Amino acid sequence: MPSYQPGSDTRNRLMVAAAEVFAEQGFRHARVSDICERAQANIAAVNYHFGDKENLYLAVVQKLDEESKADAPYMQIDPDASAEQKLHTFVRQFLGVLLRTGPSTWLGKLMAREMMEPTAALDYMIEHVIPPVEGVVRGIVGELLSLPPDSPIVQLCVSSILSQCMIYFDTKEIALRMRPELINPDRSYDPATIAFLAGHITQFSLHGMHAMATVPGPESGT
Amino acid sequence: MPSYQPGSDTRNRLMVAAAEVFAEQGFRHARVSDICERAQANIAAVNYHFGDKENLYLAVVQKLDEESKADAPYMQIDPDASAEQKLHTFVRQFLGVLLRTGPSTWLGKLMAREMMEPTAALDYMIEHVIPPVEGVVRGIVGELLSLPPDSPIVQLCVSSILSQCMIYFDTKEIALRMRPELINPDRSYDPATIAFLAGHITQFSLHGMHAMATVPGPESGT
Amino acid sequence: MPSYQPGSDTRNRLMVAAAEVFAEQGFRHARVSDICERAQANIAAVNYHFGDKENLYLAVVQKLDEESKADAPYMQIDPDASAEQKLHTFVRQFLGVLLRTGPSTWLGKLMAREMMEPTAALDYMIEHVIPPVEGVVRGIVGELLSLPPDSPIVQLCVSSILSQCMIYFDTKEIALRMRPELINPDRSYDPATIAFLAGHITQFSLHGMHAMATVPGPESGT
Amino acid sequence: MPSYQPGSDTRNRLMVAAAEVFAEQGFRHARVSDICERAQANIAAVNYHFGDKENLYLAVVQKLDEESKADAPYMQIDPDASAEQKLHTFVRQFLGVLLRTGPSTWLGKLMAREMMEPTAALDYMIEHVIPPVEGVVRGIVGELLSLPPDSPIVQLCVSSILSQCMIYFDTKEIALRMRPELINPDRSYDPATIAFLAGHITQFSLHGMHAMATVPGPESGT
DNA sequence: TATGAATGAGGGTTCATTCAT
DNA sequence: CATGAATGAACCCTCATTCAT
Repeated sequence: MPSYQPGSDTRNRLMVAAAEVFAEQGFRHARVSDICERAQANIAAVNYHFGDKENLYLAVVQKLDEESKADAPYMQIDPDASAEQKLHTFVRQFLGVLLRTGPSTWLGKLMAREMMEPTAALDYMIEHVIPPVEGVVRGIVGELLSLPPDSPIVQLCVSSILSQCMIYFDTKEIALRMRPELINPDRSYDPATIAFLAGHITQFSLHGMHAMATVPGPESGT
Repeated sequence: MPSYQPGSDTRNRLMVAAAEVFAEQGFRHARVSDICERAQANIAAVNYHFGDKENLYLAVVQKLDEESKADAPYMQIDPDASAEQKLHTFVRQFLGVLLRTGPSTWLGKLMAREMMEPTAALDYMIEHVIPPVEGVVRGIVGELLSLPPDSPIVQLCVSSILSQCMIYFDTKEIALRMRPELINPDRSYDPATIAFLAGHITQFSLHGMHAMATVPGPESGT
Repeated sequence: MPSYQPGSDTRNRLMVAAAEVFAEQGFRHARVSDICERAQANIAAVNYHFGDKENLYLAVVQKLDEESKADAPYMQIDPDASAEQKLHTFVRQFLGVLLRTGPSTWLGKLMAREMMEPTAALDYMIEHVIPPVEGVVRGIVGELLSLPPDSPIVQLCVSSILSQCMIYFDTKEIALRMRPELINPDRSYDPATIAFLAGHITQFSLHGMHAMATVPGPESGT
Repeated sequence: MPSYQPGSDTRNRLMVAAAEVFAEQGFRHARVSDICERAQANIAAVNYHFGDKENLYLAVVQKLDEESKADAPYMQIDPDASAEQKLHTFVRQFLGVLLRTGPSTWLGKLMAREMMEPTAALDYMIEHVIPPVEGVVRGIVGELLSLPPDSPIVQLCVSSILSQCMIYFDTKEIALRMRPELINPDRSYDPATIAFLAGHITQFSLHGMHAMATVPGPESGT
């Protein structure tokens, strides 16, 4: 059980292949043999480099997280822009990452799966993946509402904003069947569509938040 | 191969048990042996009554859908209420179904899984499960915006509204870890919490939709 | 995981084959595939009938123990004989069981292995296999020494007697190489040899025990 | 393939570690990786220095035997003592080696395992390990019985004596469960217990052998 | 109508050994 | 003289399915 060996080419190929297969199939469905085949490695390579399947999975999640932090565009927002502009930029960039294909979406897929059938990796994500993203949005929303970022109202708005983005990620399989013209052959959304959706979500949310600053709460129906 | 025998007791017990297990584990993880045990049936009963595992799954989805249509509270909304009240009622009822436990949530869980790893059942859901729900919301939104229910703008707002509800369903495992006090031991959300969330989502969405009626769209961003 | 099904022929063949293979190879070395082959059963039969390998092993130990109790000749000793005769009979019968081949020796082999690498079965043996045998010898020794069967001195003598029998079982592989003429082609000891050894052990032990009744203990050298 | 390198430090560490692991686990259960880890050597070191696992094992047995001959206390018995004293000394020392822990008992453990599942090493032991020990006892017994050391009667008595010592080695796992108070945390027997057992075995055997000098043989039982 | 028994394909993991450096 | 990397055979176990009754 060798310690971290960045120099091993097989080890890296294994992680890349594993990220792909785990993202496609989830942890349990993913077959070690598949991963090894794609990595052109021996079936025992996973055990040699990572101990077991779960350890490989954890390593992949961690690596994906680190890579994501290195170049996630939604994390780099011009601090001099207006809060409205910041929100628009964030939504557009975040949607872009979610609705494209390739490595940048793998972590998202893994997270979606962790929510349905959690593994040890969910704890890592709760600690390392979610807070930074939420933090950015909380900052923007706080600025818009003139509220501290950890205010409960801010939290509600953050959920509302993120959910509107994530829904298009979650329903991609449905969109593929109901609105195939919106989605490219490589399963990514068209940039124009992304821009359009980002516009809507931003507008909807800006006005939605405006409510928070003014009204108390609804009086109900049945 | 027996003909369809709705009267068979074993067959019914099998479907009830299967609904539960499929909802908990998803199609692939669910074990036929588990289902048969819970149904107090023989291990061969599934193949005898349904041909194979997938067929049982399809039958379960269909049955759940029919039951859901019979008593889904969010489908029965007072036509005389104001559009605002209708929306609030829908959100509260829909959230209630999503965030409680028990049979009423099984179909939701199955849908969530179908989005991640579609099976033949997804086509059924796209055709039979989604349209009625969307139709209700589209009607409300159309009324609010004075737009036809099939307008693209209405569709965007419907997605925004539903997504804000579903996020709390999708992130239940995370909430369980980050805000355990909000969730009961049986994994259901507290009614008061549900009411609170419904209030926020309604307000946020009402104001969000207000934007649609007025402004064109944003320019800008990084 | 069916409950005990004495009617299953495969189940019985599995246990017979397993007893043989476990006795030959020990628990860990024994291969499930070997057992299934000898039993002319499918590789999955063990899992179906016994859950897993260890459970099969435990079932085998228990069955062997029950069979042994049903017909172990050293357990049936004429109560009217003199204590000396009883001892001689026991030693001869016990040696006979140990030094022959076939099913009657399998339990012994399993015990020998449990002593070297204990599994869960050792606890069963300590509770069910050893006490009856020791009890018989303790009775005889107690009678000879006019001491209660649970006296420490009796225990020491019991160990001395049993050890002298067991050594020929333990060193069979060595005898096979050093004194092959004493051992039949089927790896069993010759009856005449067994009788001869029994005579020695009985005499040696009778006089050895005589010491216990008289002398205190040795003083001695370096 | 390197020539014999007694000076290699790795080679020596490998042998020490291997002795320990082989004694604990037996030849087949012992893992090369374990040995290498304990020796702080590379996983390929065994094959490099010894060709393969079995060769390492053979080397270990040989080395252990040589060391044992250098300092086994039961081999060094005062020739001027009485035969009775010699026996007592031998039994006490032999028991001491068997029932303690540490390197001095490793060869014994290896032998015990060889009896159950012989490897090539058993032949070595039959030739080099057993004869010296038996020789010592044969000498003492011969002296006691005024018989030549190679007399069959002497051989029988030697077996009786050695077996009484070895039983406590063989049944250590059982004693650990039934009489844990007799055994130290490091799995060795308490010196007082060893002395006590040695006293019994000596007395029992001295009187047992006395029988040989007098009586013919038993007339039987059932 | 239903079941106990049995099966075979395939899953992850282990481990002694080999190879290139 | 030694090692990190890699390998392949083999092992136990799982599980949907099938078969005979």
